[in-house]
Amino acid sequence: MRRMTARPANAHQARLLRLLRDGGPNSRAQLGDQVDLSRSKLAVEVDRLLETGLVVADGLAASRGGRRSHNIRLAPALRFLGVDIGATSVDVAVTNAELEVLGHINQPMDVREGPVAVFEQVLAMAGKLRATGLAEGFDGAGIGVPGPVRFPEGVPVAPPIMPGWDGFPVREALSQDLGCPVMVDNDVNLMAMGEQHAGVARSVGDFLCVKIGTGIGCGIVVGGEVYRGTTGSAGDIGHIQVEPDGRPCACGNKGCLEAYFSGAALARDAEDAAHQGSSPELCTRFENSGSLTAVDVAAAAAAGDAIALDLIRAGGNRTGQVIAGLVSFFNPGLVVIGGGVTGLGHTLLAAIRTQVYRQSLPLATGNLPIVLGELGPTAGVIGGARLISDHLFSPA
Amino acid sequence: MRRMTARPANAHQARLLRLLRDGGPNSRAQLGDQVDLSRSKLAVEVDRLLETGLVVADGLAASRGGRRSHNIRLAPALRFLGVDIGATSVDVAVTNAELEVLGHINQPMDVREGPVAVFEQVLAMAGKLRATGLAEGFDGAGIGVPGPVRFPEGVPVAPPIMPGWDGFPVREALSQDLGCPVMVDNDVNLMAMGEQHAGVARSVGDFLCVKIGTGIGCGIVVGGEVYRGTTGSAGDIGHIQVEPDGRPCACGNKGCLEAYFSGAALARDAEDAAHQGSSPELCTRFENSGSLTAVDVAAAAAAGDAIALDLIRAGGNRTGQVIAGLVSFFNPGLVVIGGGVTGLGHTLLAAIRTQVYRQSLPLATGNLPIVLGELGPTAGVIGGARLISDHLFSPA
DNA sequence: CCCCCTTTGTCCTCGGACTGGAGAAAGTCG
DNA sequence: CGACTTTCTCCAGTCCGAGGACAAAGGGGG
Repeated sequence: MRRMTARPANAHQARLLRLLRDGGPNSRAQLGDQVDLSRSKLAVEVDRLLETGLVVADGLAASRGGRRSHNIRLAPALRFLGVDIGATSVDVAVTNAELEVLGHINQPMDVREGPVAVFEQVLAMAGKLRATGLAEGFDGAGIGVPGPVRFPEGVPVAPPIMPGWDGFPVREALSQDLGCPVMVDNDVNLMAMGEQHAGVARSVGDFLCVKIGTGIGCGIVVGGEVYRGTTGSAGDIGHIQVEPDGRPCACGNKGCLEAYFSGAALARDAEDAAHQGSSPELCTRFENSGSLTAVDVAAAAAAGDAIALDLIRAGGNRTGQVIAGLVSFFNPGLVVIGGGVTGLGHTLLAAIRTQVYRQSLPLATGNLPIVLGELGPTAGVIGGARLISDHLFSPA
Repeated sequence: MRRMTARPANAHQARLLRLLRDGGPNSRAQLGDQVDLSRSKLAVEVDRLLETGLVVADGLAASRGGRRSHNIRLAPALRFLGVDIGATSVDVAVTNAELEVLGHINQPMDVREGPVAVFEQVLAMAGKLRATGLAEGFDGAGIGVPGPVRFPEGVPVAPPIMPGWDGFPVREALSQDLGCPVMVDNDVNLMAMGEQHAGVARSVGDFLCVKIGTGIGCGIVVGGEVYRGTTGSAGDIGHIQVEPDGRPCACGNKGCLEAYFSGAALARDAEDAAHQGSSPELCTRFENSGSLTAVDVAAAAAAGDAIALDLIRAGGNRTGQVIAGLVSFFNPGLVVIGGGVTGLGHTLLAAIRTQVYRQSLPLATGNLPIVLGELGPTAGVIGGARLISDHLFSPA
């Protein structure tokens, strides 16, 4: 099947496409209410979009008291691919043009195997999704990688946990392999975009999205747009120092937040606790599997294990300390907590909240919700679809 | 004299006005090179601007090889007022439409005397500037106050060091008294805008501007625009915690940056040192005047006093620690240090640099200049003029 | 000093785009 | 079944901007 090549010819068409993406099928009249164009102009632009095949007619809308309007929707055959590459697993999902997830696969995978191996697997996963009949091809793909990205080129730069990825032309390579436009971004930014599109951050202009997984990162949204910084490393809060002369960190410094709280640090602390025998719950789990991960800690905490709860609380305090500083600095309208450790749930959230509300100034915290992400593992892939759709639904 | 009431009628005119403001007098042809409008369209818009009186013809431009072009400039009678209200003094300056400072007055003043008393003095100072013949009236004024501001309304909110100012309708009151449009912002944001317009931050899109004075604040510029946060308190970094359970701070918390380094904290530390007799330099200064300020510390340091230097270094380290975190988070293209303590100069700068370059990740610091502000006390007033001119030079 | 080239400014016409009204089509409701 | 509403299409009038033609102004070489 030939895929979409058309792009909106002007800002009006782009606007209409985004309205249809975010609001679903809509009647011409309703569109008219939202865009402040004359009826004639609107009709012309809609007709042109219909010609390009980007949108299609979709029956009659419900009456608003008079003649019924014809519905318009984005072409139902449009498919976006969202790819979220984590440190230890990969998520791939297909969405329609309204960014609804039609199919979603997760597979374990070590990012350190390098870009070639990872993309082989990603392509296989995409092929599997296509084979289910969900898609005949892809009109665009958005990829998230766990490290800084030079956004315009779509190339990872100096990613600490991804040796072998530095400078790899992700965008170009995947664009070739998939045969469609591709955009690449940091995985945390994708999560932020996902929560903004379909999660808790709808209708918030300025917010932070803290992702606690193998590492810790923070998506920054300013005026509805992701802020990436001068070199694409904005939001890299995992290596903010929380303890002068503290624990050595993989980055070479001491006392970084990540050295105290992250998937890896938590696992190590848990194993230490297991060795010392202070936590029976963790002990048995360790003996069963020979190692421990954040998931074990979450399970132990859920079972009421005091040591596990303490570990989570301590990490939450440290994270909260950093977030408190960021809140004072950035004065966001919302803070979203997400990532692999959301399993730690409300114990973690409570610790973070306590710390932030105590340390930041009342003016900044007065009306500041701090909440868990709503979308879990789909945030990243939805964000990927959103990223590429934003790109495609903008004037060429 | 009737003052300017005209405003640009559309985005093109606004664009032209800003080009003339930032680039000075310009020929029609040069303007044409910058704006991507057809000659006819450009001529029409320029003619309209001439009609409104916002710009005037200004003789002939140098030849570029053919017929000489007519120069265009902003009306030379336009005057903006920049007001920078600090905790202990007020700066007032007049600028022309190109934001060049024509006259500048500084007077000591305690902001705690309240808005009415302060504005009485500001009006007197403005009157004095007018009396010198520099201005026959003002076409707009930009005011900076040392605390958070609800920007759209121009009203201070919950300013910790300005009791009595909370909710005072600064914008409205001053607009009445001066008879011209007024915009109000945080003093740190004004400093950032000043350095952006005429100082070290020209041509940098994303930067931070740290002002160390009575308090510590940070102006945040994203994509050339000042970011103010959800409630206008963005950049309030003085109360970020640098020492768990540390010194009590005026804000009620413990271990805030401001409790360790700021005009007030530095003065107190210096007096302590004088009492203990460890610093002869500070001792004699204390005996002379009965108290010490940051200026004394700067002088003592300049004279080579070891204790004074240590105080500055310690403060710089603490500040650098905070800035390092912000750099990791925000990934700016430039960090500007300014405010009253710039007298502490390179000792301070060196301490901050050391800390930032050591603690932040290479990708963020690799190409990151950390410099002192170029404009000193004029940064704020130029920023004020810039603020109001941005407002007036935008479509009505 | 003259002629030719370049640059700038003005005028004018043509084409395209947009507005808004008229009226037809399609429904709702009493 | 008729009056009213809403939607959609068509059309003419209008406005705006692009870009060519040409005049004005200056530079520089011969």
